[in-house]
Amino acid sequence: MLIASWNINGIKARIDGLTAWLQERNPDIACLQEIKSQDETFPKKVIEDLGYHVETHGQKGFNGVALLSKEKPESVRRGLPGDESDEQARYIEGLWQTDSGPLRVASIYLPNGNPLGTAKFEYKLAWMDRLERHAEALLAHEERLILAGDYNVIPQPKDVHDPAAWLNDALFQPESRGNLRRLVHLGFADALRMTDDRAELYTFWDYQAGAWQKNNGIRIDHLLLSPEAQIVLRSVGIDKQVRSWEKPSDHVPILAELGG
DNA sequence: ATGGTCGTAAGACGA
Repeated sequence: MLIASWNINGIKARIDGLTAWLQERNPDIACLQEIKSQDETFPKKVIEDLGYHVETHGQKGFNGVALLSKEKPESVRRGLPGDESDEQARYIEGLWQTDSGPLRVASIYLPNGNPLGTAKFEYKLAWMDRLERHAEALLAHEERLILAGDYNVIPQPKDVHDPAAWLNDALFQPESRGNLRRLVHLGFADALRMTDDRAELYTFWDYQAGAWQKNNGIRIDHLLLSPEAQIVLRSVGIDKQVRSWEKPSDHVPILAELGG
């Protein structure tokens, strides 16, 4: 069972790269973020033609998340609970019944939060509080659960090429990192760190100032695994080469192979 | 210290 997450930064600009990657990698479930599309205009058919079910939670112009899966989910939740007034499309969660029992996967696009000192940073922290509360409720099911997505948080200094450049950025604030750590400590594991503790394992390189060429990257896309998922984890990888494809997203896919 | 580049969707805004 191969589970992937990829912030594609606009489905319309990335549809060719996405379909090529789906055919190359053949994930069972792919979580997408920043589709930047409404549900009605998302190019479902070309993805369905590759054998995937498509569930979107979109909005006009910005944000938007999706779940692509070989098997149709039994149920789908759109939106993160805890604030009925929040209209930003940043969360979609599916539940699948497999031969090994239930599998729940969420595609998460956590708020960026810049600039500091504004309502955007407060929204980020409040959104993380809501995610923590919802994650706590999900853990009580004691299922294989993966919270996958663009967390817009750099967990540790070794997850950023140039830490000093990010000291005043919302992605590297103590409050952001502390909230992520509190979420993980409910009982999750950062899948990549179960298998590889090296520095310079990045998932994002800015389009500007030759960041990719200089390997000036950050690790902000994460797969958080419940205990039931941790014990069947086989491998984790970052599809770094995708960043050098034509018209790339500024993020690359991360993947986890689960047994059982 | 500043500006640098993208995507969406048709002018800013978000990142």
